[in-house]
Amino acid sequence: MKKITITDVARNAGVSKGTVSAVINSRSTVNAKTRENILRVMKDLNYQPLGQARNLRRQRIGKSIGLIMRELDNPFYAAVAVEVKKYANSRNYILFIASSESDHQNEENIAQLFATNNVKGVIIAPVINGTVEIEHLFRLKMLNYPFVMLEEVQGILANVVSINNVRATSNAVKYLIELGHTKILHFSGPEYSSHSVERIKGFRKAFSESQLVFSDDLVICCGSHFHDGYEKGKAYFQSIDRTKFPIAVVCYNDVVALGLISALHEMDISVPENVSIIGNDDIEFARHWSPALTTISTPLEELGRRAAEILINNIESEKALPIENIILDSKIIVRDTTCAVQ
Amino acid sequence: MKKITITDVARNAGVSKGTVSAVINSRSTVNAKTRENILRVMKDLNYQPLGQARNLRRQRIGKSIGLIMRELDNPFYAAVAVEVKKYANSRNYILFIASSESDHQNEENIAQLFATNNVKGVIIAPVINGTVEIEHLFRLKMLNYPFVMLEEVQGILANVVSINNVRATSNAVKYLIELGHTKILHFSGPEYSSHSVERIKGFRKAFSESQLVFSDDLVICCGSHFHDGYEKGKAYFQSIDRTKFPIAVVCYNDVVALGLISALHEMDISVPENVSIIGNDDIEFARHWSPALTTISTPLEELGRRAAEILINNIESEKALPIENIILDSKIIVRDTTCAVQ
DNA sequence: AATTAAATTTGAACCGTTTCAAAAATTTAC
DNA sequence: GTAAATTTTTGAAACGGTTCAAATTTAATT
Repeated sequence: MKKITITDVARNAGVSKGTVSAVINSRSTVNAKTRENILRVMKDLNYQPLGQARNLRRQRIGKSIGLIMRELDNPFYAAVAVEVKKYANSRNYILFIASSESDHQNEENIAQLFATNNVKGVIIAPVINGTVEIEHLFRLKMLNYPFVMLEEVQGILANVVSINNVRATSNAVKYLIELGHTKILHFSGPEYSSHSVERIKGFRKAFSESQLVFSDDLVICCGSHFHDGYEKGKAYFQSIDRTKFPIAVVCYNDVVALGLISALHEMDISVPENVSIIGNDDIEFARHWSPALTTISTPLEELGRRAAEILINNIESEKALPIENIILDSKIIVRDTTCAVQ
Repeated sequence: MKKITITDVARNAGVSKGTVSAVINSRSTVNAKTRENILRVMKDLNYQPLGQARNLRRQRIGKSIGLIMRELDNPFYAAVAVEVKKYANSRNYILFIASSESDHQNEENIAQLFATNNVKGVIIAPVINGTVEIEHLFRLKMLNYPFVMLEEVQGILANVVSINNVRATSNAVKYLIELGHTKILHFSGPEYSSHSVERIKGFRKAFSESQLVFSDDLVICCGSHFHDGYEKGKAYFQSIDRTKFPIAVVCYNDVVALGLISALHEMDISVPENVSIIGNDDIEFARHWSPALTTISTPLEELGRRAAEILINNIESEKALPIENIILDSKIIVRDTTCAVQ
């Protein structure tokens, strides 16, 4: 079935395209009877004006930017999104958010859709599982389409605003070592996230820079959700000999840490006396939890704001701007889930 | 400064538009030297192909729908968004999310931007503060643009999928009455949300249908965030005479309820012995909190799924479909923050 | 009824790109 | 050196609307 166009409506209503256009745009110059008739025909044919064509001629186009997240229900990205939106709005841009669900093809499709639909630029939390697919990023570059990435991607030179995960996690481990811990674990995140990969790297780095010995079984592949922390926590601490306490766990993120705390609570393992826990992200619930979570606080506001700022500057600049590569530092927020070994 | 078009590039590179187009579309038929030259000119002029025009001609347009939320950081809507996305993806649509930040003008701009940029339809959590602005919804209707609202709006006949907030809240109060409570409060949400308005209505309804007497000071205007619950909780319970216990509080949502619990915890007021609390939404943290939160569980999955389903059915239908008005029912999930009065 | 003013409607040009048959340029084969 | 085959490039015609000066119709005035 062919798409109904304004020409079809005009023909069916026995008027010219111009008149139909006037009705669509609610212009008052059109006779009431004619308008009614045209509206009826529009309804009959189930006609829908094509936005593309309208805008092409009108050149009156709203300002908007896009944000491609990896997952919708990740509090970390939700917080970044809020900041991006805030900044975008302050410069009169509307923000559209989409999620790639950690899938390359989706990421590409979404970027494509943004680029071809009048969204002026995009902030991407790139998907990085195993084989990195970056052709579409190259294509964006070729089309001169403004974009900023929230993580560095090997092989593509583009604007990046990201977090120094390696240093942050490494510092967390060192902090635990200072507290006297010798048995330190890492509940790691999904392997396709470079955040996760970097945090593991930081974890190992701290070992190699201290007298502790690293071994692979110290990294427990966990995930990013509450139930991941809960279940892996249950599984691990059920199997462990309690004489091994105290143990310290650096978690992939706060949600996992809270899941772990819940599991330990149910097993009557006390936090932090038996098990010290450090989260990551400092989500709002972290400080409200009982016990309040020691965690790594990331300058999310700055992350979102800088990314949006660079993007919009690029969009509005007449000429190409130099490429930026900004890496922000995190800091440890000590609360009640870590304590010194006596 | 006028916008650079493909014609400018062609002229500067001394070739025809067709050739430039071929380069833009990575067609292999163009000579390497010519391509290089054109790419250089494109870069020099900082040329950006206009997506609108490309799509108009190609007619190759991706399938996408939009979701306009009221706030980005509301777990309730986040959950709905996840479901909408899931369903949309299952039918090969990409979902774009935007937030009106509870502002009419934003809502209108966003809807407009969606409609004129190739997004096939939109799900709207309508902003309803005081004077309801619905002209733009009428305009969408006139343009025959498919949309579904997540709350009913007086005065506009359109697809609605929503929650029966009145009944849900009323049932919550009745449940507390059955437990023997006589002092029942409501920490209400933001006044511009019809969810909030409906919940207040349901709260009053329960009183009028029982022997309890309603009075305005039983409704404490609170908000929708953790700190709202925390602060209003502190303020209220600091001023209250402890002989008034037990008191029961029906909260606008779970986050508020958790904030309230935290405040009470700090004041050494025990939950549920002194204060019974009921939340709303059943977010993931509700069941993991300590004590686990009694709450009203809303069929969010169904809400999101049905809304997306109706929208996409409308988009893909050749002819106009009958208008749907679906109201879903919630149920009370009893956990550890409510108990009977002895 | 004729004239003028006001309200409507028309239709060709245009928005920035893609498309593709045909023309032009280049290479290969003889 | 020419003809044939191949590679590149061209340019006019879409795509589905909007625009607006000019033409037409309708209403008001004399």
